[in-house]
Amino acid sequence: MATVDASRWSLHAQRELERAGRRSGRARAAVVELLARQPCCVSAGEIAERLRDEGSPIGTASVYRALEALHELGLVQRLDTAEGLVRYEPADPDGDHHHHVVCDSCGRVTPFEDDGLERAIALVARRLEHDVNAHDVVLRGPCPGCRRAGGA
Amino acid sequence: MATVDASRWSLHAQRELERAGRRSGRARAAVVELLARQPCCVSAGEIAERLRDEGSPIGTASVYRALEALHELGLVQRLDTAEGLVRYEPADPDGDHHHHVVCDSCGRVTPFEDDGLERAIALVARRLEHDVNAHDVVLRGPCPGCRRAGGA
DNA sequence: GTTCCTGCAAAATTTTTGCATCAGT
DNA sequence: ACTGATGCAAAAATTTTGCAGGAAC
Repeated sequence: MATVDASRWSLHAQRELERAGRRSGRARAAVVELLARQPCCVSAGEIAERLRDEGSPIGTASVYRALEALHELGLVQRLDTAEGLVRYEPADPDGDHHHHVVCDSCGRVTPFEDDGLERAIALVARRLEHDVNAHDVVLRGPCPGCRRAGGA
Repeated sequence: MATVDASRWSLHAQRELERAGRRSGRARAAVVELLARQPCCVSAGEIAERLRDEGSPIGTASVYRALEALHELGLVQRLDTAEGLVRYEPADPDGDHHHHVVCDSCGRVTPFEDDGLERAIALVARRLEHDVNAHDVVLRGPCPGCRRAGGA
């Protein structure tokens, strides 16, 4: 499955947070709920902005703290798209996950999955001295739209 | 070969910059020369700091501008290691390149290469609508040292 | 001499931290 | 009630921008 089911992830996340001894407050609940609705990755700033627009303004610090807690429990995946900021997205509780293609020109992020790639990464991980418990792959190139427009 | 030959890359970079109609000034020369000596990736801040320590202080802005120029010509690879900052490293003129394992605990970055991985990525690229002209892979996990120390 | 490069400083962004207050258990 | 969560504001860190002076060609 390519996308994480929204309400399912939301529930999963809240259960895990509780299991980790975290109290459920408004700010984190709002962040979880917003993340659950995201098709792909968002930055902390975008989360704060969206919530503000929706009428549930949350302190910037709370957004970061919520993301930190979620990341600590492996509930979100951090993703760097080479813009000097970090993005987050819900992690599938089943361990299923996808990677990203970032457009050079417009910065648009498109998700994709590939079993062959996962297998290759698993092989590399086995070969290295390092334990590997997470991995990110980012492909870069002009998206169809920008390519047609002659962008970069 | 896993590492880029220092003087070779330095010359290559300077030649390409000149070919692109750029004048050779002190600041960019210092950045190129420092990058050439790096075994792996460094951030803009680290570059500025190192040059300051070595007695060739370069304005912060010049470091960023040099890196921008180098990136534009494909002479350095940008790399995000999930700390909210961007790192750079010399790109091998032969197109050879490596990827990175980042330690969860100490942040240490270790380079590696893997042909199987490259092949898998090439296959994915062919399958997608996107053109792909670059890619990054970051694996994460405790390095041997931190693992023994019980880190995370 | 013209044009680009450089450096300083100020600004814009993103992220972190401190602390008083509020809310969950 | 105790303790963690929250919000605000201030600080820190990273990156960008403006502009005057200097250097490369």
